[in-house]
Amino acid sequence: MPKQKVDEQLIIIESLKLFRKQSYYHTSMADIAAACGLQKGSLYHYFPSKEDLMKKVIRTVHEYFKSKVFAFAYDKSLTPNDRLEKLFDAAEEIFLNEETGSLMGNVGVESALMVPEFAELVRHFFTDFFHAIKTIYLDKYPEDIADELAERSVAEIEGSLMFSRVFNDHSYLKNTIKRVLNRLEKSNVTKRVEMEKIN
Amino acid sequence: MPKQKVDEQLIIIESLKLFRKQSYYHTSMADIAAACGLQKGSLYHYFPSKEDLMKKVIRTVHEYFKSKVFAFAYDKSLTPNDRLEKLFDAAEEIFLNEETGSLMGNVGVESALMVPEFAELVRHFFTDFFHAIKTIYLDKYPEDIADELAERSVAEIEGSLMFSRVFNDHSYLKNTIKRVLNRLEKSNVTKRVEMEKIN
Amino acid sequence: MPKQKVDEQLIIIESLKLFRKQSYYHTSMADIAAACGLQKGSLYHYFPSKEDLMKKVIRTVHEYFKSKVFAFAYDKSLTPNDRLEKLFDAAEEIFLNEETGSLMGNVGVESALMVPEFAELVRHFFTDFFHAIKTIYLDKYPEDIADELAERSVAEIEGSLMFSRVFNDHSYLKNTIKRVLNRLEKSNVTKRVEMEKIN
Amino acid sequence: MPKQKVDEQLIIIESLKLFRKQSYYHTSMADIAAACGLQKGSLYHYFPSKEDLMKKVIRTVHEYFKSKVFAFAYDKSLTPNDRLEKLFDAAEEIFLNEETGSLMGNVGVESALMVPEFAELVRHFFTDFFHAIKTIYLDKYPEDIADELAERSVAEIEGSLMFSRVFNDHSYLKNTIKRVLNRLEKSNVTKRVEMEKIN
DNA sequence: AATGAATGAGAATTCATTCAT
DNA sequence: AATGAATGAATTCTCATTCAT
Repeated sequence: MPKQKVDEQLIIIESLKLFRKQSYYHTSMADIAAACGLQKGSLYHYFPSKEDLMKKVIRTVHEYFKSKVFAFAYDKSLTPNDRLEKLFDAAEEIFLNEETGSLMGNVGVESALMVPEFAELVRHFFTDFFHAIKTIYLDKYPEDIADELAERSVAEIEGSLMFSRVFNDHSYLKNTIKRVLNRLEKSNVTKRVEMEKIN
Repeated sequence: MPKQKVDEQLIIIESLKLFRKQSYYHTSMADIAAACGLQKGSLYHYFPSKEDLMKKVIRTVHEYFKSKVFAFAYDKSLTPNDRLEKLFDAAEEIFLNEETGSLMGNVGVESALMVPEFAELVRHFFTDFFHAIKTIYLDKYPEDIADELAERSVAEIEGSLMFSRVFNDHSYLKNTIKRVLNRLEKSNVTKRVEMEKIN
Repeated sequence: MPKQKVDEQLIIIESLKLFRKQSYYHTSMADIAAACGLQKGSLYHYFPSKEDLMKKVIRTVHEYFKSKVFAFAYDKSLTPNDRLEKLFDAAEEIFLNEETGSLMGNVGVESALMVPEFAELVRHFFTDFFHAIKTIYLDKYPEDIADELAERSVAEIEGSLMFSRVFNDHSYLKNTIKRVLNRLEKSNVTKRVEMEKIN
Repeated sequence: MPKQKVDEQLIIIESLKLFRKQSYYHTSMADIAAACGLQKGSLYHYFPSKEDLMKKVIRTVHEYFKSKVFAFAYDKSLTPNDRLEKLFDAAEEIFLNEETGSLMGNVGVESALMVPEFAELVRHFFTDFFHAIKTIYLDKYPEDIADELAERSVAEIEGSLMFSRVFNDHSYLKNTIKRVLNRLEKSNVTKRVEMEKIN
């Protein structure tokens, strides 16, 4: 059985799916191996440990968000509205997709509790998420408001994502994203920034 | 070790602390027993299994929130503003308290992934949380808006609570609570419900 | 199956036998458990790890030698000759006994290579061994000669013990012990310490 | 890494170094391969198994001692004293050399415990060692005394070699070798063989 | 010759749970 | 009520070995 059965990327993808569905600690290396059509020992060819595998998974998700989601925030060829819309459309698709799904919100936090190295990576992800959203808001709002709005948007999204999982109902996340988008659009019309300030 | 007499309640409290700090799956029955000054076998005199213990812990937290937090929402002797303020003050204190802390947001979700019975209990909790907040908003808003505002507030709070844990910084949750409270107060002044509608 | 099947001492004895026969690294916890009539998980009731078990085994052997072998060196009621003779008789019996046998010479050194904590314990043992022999020689020789004779005797004994194992022939050790004893006795007769000096 | 071309000899040398430093069982085929700049699969082009490799290592060391150490014992152009001195000088250099060092004393015994074929090879080595030393003593002593002196010298050397490793102090071996050499020299002067007899 | 993917057996260790005392 | 010995299944990880390329 020498023929290459898998590659690193496949293992990462399969791990991601399992971690999302079952949580990090309920996914054994044997589960992952089985999902890849391997014996458990074979995983250690690709990753020196389960922790190391998880770190690569987190980093992969992070990179994926950077290029497929956060990137829209920095695309100056788009209007701020379009940037936010495209960003959230992309995020929604990933979050609600069985395959890719949200790792950071649930599994990330769960495991970050116990493994400081995971926590660090999860923090990086959220910091980048904040930054992307804030960059869009900065087109219309001063620094402090952009900051607050970004923090708030990301918090709302992560909270509603959790509800979508717990209640097994996508509409929590979908409604939240709609709401956040409206918030930006409306500000175009009213021009009444002050009113928005603390809202 | 102050010789506290062991009873079901003590075990539940100690379990809660440990589950919060270490997550459900990283807390062994031996850990819990040690925290209670018992040997692990003795726990089985009080609870038939770890899952059963966890269920009792979740229910206890739920009951606690009902009587100490959600109750304010139904106290007609208070103004809506006061109701929300007292409710969130109480929630904040619990959430940011090392001892009691947030169980549902992290541990609940982690374990709910694998144990359907846990998920059911966590859903009950959030349903009650929603309901309490919505009840307050109903004093000022029509059904659909109250509903949305409640959903949004709880999502924001849970999201920011997650950030507070991941970044180890209480200010995420504190700021969010301040913001949610302001939102209600401001609506008193402006009376411009429409503006708030989708915001 | 609640009844006590074993105790710490039994596990230590069985481990010692197996370590001696198979070496530390070829003796699995499952082997030890089986020798004790236990499941392997049960060993962890008594010892937190295999390394810890090994340390207790080394210490037990050391204590045993202290009380059953080295003690003769300090028994002032005996003549030096008798002290050495009784000491070596006791040592020989232990070394050549299947059950107790020599741990330090072979297993100790093997494992000491990899585990510094084992090396430390093995050094303590040999230091005590030296000291006991030297104490006897001090009755007849000045410090420096006693020192050298002790070092040499212990080295000779350990070396011949290795041969006895490798060649599966007790006579190597037995002859060495006889020779070392003769050395002391002869010195009684000749009184020619100088001659012995470098011999 | 200086691109040394890999051949059987290189693998044997690198294995020897690792077996000495880490013991046979703590040296993996991957370790050896890495030391040779190979992948572990490649080792199997040179040696059918790890055991087979070890056997070749033991034989190589044995051959090396035969030609570089034991050979002096049979060099009739030298005086007995010179023969012994040169022999021990060569042995000391090898024993205390990080690269080559003692294999038989520790690793040999460790593995001989489990693999009878190793034990056989180690016995051959020691038999040759005995024989070389005895041959020198035969120049001055009758058969029985030469035999005993040889056995004793080798035992002393192996024992002190063990101490040198355990205590990480070369002087144990060095002093022993000095002592053994003195023993022969002195006998030249005194001519009092009887005195030496049992000493 | 060399690779490196894959295997499969086995290692140490953890842990919820049971139960005789 | 409490203990603590015992279990047995599961988990992560190691490693000598094989073999198609």
